[in-house]
Amino acid sequence: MLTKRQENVLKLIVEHYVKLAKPIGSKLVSKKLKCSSATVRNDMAALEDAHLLEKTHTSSGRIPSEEGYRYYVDNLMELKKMNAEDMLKLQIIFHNQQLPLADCITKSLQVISDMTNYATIVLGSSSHDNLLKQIEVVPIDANKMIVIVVTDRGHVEHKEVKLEYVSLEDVKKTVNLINNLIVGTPIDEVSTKLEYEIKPVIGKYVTQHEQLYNAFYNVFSDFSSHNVNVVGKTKFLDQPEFSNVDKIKNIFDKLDNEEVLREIKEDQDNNIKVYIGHESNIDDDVTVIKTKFRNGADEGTLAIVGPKRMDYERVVTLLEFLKDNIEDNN
Amino acid sequence: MLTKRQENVLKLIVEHYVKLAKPIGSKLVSKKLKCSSATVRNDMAALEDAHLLEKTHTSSGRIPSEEGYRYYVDNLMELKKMNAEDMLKLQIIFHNQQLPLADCITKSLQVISDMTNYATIVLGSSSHDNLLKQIEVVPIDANKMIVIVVTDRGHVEHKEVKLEYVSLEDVKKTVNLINNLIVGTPIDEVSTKLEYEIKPVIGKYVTQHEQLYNAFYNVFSDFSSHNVNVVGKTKFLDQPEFSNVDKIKNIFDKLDNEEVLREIKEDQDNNIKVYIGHESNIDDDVTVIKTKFRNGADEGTLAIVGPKRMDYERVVTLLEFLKDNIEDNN
DNA sequence: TCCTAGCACTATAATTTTACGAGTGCTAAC
DNA sequence: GTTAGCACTCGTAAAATTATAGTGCTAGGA
Repeated sequence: MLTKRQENVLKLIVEHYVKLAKPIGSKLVSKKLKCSSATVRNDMAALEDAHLLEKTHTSSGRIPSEEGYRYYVDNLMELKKMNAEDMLKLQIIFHNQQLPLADCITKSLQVISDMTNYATIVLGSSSHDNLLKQIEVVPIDANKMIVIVVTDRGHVEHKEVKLEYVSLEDVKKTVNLINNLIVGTPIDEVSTKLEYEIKPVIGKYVTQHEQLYNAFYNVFSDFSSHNVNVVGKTKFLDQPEFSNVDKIKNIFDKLDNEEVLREIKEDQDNNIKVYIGHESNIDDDVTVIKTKFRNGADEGTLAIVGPKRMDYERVVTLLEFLKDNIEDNN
Repeated sequence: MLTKRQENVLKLIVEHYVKLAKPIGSKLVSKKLKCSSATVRNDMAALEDAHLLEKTHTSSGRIPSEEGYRYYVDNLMELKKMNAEDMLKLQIIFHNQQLPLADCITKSLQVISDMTNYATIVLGSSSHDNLLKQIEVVPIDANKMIVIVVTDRGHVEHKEVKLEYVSLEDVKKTVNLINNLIVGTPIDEVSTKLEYEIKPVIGKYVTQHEQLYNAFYNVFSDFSSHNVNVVGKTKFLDQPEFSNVDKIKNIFDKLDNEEVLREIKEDQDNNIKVYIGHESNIDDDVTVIKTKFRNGADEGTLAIVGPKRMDYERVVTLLEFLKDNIEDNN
């Protein structure tokens, strides 16, 4: 169990280290506390025994350990205050009633990335459980057409398709067939439904049925379930802990990797959650702070990704504020 | 005027430097040439006087100067041979008759980026001169709809629009109005045409005309003319000349910057063109190799971006091959 | 006239040496 | 429980040392 003063020492070290990015000595801390550096040193030693602080070498100042950050986030961080400037910048975006929610979110995360110098991520709800709302076909020329697929939640995807010797009429018939028989099916199941419900009957109505069937089958089997938007990856280049090119490369690779992001998305906790260091599955020096949001049918995950040495208070507050704005957006 | 042997010395230095990334000494060159290192040193001195070679310091080996690379590219490079493996990988993509051209291009550039470890760029033809082919509207719920715009060349864009108290019928009327009056107009001019041809008459047919007019006006005025795809930016992190984080940051910023890419796109030369070092407008250590392509209505620009110390022969050959494949694609 | 062997010379890179200082742990006194 | 004092540690930065890869130049040979 930590004493009140020990907690204060830890808090001060975390907060200073976040700003200065170099080990914090007892003298600096003692200036903020009304006690001598020797006293602080004793507390530091105790905190080190508790694995909350670390030394970079025998006679250096202290830096927070992963557990130290965890303790800070879980017990010490204060979330009451919200930077007025930060708040204003976000409110302007949500005040614009014209803007669809998706655009508000994108813009907000762009703004947050610029304000904080951390990267941000929106993970849209995977379209797996979206239902097919409508398909449209726009013929471009004799053997090229665009197939557009819209889901019930407004997810749109389009694909160019090559056809040969297929009449416009046949295309229209096929589209009608699909719009009549398959609309309302979960996107995931459309391919199989095409196979069992369209394939057997399409021959009756359509001459070049095989080609058309294949074309649509491909459109749906390629339907992308990923809906990921990472903003401000280059912000990592500003942080001293990532001056090493190999580290940067690893982080960029991870952020491009659907697998890693899926893990973040699949966490079912709806509240703000903080993954510190190795918990991030990205890099031991990286922290991910994420939350889910839901507004009617729209749902998804927001995340802010930066160095472990992150301004936790500010980021959590920002994310909380953003989540609330999204969920209250009419 | 260079002697034959001097040209060979320059050629060897460029080619070795491309591989080894460190200054090349006379001894290494003399091994490939049947003459002594002293002779090579004399030639090197002459090449340095001609500003084709540089030293990193008084007693170092030589590296090619920007003019040296230029001389190499313009006079020394041999393009006959094409790596069989490279060729195969690309041919597989174009052999797939099913695949639309745009997908072939994207995949090829992905493959080329992985093969060469350089970044690649496709700059689609700007949609400025595309003609409006069709618009479609899919209502999602009472006050949300998706507007889909398709151009004559198959460019598709969609946007979510918020509406309040607008009847489905009014929406349909507006869509018909646009599809009847404006289809065939260059995308650039749609906004003004909306203003002069739709705005005056829409009131006659549609109740909530103001809201609908504004919605469509916004869709078209936001129509993105940019169609840029940069692949493999992180490849820069593998090159020793870019181990400096600031340099990387600058390059990434430039590659995200439409301005810089527009310059590449706006060069009117249809053939392969090489921008070496400062000519690239990206970084003095970067080279851009670009070409335009055209296949029927589809046109655009391909570029490979890497270090100045680039395998010019291979990249130019690859790009030439790719361009031919695209242009011959039925 | 062109080529080459030989040698003195030079800048860098790698290694060692030195000096300094920020910060610690411990002890003893308050 | 707190603090002043002091010896000690380690890392960083600067200075000195060494090794080496490569040059330019000269003089002799084809």
